[in-house]
Amino acid sequence: MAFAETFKALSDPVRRQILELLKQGPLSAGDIGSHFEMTGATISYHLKILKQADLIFESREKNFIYYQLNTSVLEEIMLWISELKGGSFDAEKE
Amino acid sequence: MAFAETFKALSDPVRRQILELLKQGPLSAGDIGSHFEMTGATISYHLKILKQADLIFESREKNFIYYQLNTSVLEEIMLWISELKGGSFDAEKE
DNA sequence: AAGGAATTTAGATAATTTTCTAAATACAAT
DNA sequence: ATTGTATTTAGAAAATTATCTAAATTCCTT
Repeated sequence: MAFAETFKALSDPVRRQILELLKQGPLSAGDIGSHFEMTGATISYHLKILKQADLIFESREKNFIYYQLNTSVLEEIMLWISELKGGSFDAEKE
Repeated sequence: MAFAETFKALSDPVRRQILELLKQGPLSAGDIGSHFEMTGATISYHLKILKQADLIFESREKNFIYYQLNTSVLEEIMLWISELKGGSFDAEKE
């Protein structure tokens, strides 16, 4: 039931932008930070939230921590939305 | 660009539950409120946010205001998520 | 082992969000 | 017109979230 956490994580524009950056491939925390006007500490905070929501995972290499997208949770969100759309009220479109 | 607003609206569990109630069909503000342990004022606040996010719309009838789901915005969210999933990083699943 | 770079953690503050109570609106029915 | 019901708005308090600075951690390199 990390479901609520996922929606919460997606609700912040900075975090969504981080996900979009990660869409291209893994990035270190520093690389991610360089795209924003924020301290590294704040970026780290957002990364933690994304991690807790299972939207990203990290892999350590040398002195760096690389983050990458974890798409599996996105499926669940899609399913929830999809079921909301496909509800069984009588006035169906067609 | 009410996009951010939509994600924000979806981030609250009460609001998601309201949407799920509305999946069955239109309900008055009072009916919705009866499913929660909150004052009507608070429910009204949540309805306003859902309305601003274009996730619901209202229709007045008699002394009541009925709310119903507006699924069209959900498509956009699905699209965003879907594009996030389908990113062009080399390690594709298959 | 000492120094340095990358990142996180802690603690504080500011900003935003959720909730309440009380008052205001809107409409209906007597 | 008065009263009653449904809902919203206003304003304040409580809770949560985003951000910063400073300190701590971790791992690499010499």
